[in-house]
Amino acid sequence: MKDSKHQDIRVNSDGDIAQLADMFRLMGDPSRLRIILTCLHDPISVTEIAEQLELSQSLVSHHLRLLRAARVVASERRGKQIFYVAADEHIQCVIEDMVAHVSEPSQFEGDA
Amino acid sequence: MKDSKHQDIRVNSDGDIAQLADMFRLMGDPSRLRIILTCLHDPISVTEIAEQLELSQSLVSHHLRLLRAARVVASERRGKQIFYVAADEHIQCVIEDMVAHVSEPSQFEGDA
DNA sequence: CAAACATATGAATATGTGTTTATATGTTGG
DNA sequence: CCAACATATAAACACATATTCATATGTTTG
Repeated sequence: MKDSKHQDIRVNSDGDIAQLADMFRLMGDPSRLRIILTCLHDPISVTEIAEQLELSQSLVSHHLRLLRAARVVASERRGKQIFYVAADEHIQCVIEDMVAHVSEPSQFEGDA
Repeated sequence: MKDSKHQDIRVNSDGDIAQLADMFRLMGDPSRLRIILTCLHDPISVTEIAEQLELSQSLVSHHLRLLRAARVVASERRGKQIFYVAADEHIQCVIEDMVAHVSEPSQFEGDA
């Protein structure tokens, strides 16, 4: 077998599909995506996220709950505040790949 | 500067965020995700996608239109039929990374 | 051209969901 | 324990959108 960068993707069951789709759907909302980007590298408190993004504290909390449930972010308590940070490097990779896709010039205008 | 695998992600404008989120949102629907997976490696006709996934031709066509508009898939005409295939390797990378994330065991149960 | 096949489009509907408002839970310091 | 701060939760609403059904457009062959 060759040492390929791309391993075969096995997504057999409907459960796998649903789980995958859920992840993408979570990242598919602008507010949630901005929240993820805000805590991509360093832990940050709920209030600070809300202030930086100019979103209500309630909304940020709602979204963080969903993101935490899907293990997109992890939470850690520090005194009164709770800090959130992107869970693992896969999230970063996913975003980087997607940025690469979006910022790529459309190679062909002439589509069928 | 160190030769890191992860380049800094610059997503300044709201337009960039919106574009990114749109991509994720598109992949966040189970039907669309299955369609993408079906034409990930090899071009396949609309009818064949519909048959394989047991979706209506109309639904598949609707979804393909969105995917094509976002350059997730590319289309090519061959006689009566139109074949669709995943546009570039970034899409594959994104999915692979996400599979890796989903299939990773939750390292900590003890979240704050 | 007409018939058959392949794909696309439009309208209508049902369901999901992002956001707000108000309130509750939890934590620290005096 | 009480006040103040930080986060979470619940209900309600507005809006987006996935799916279906019907029909149109486009393509090949006789």
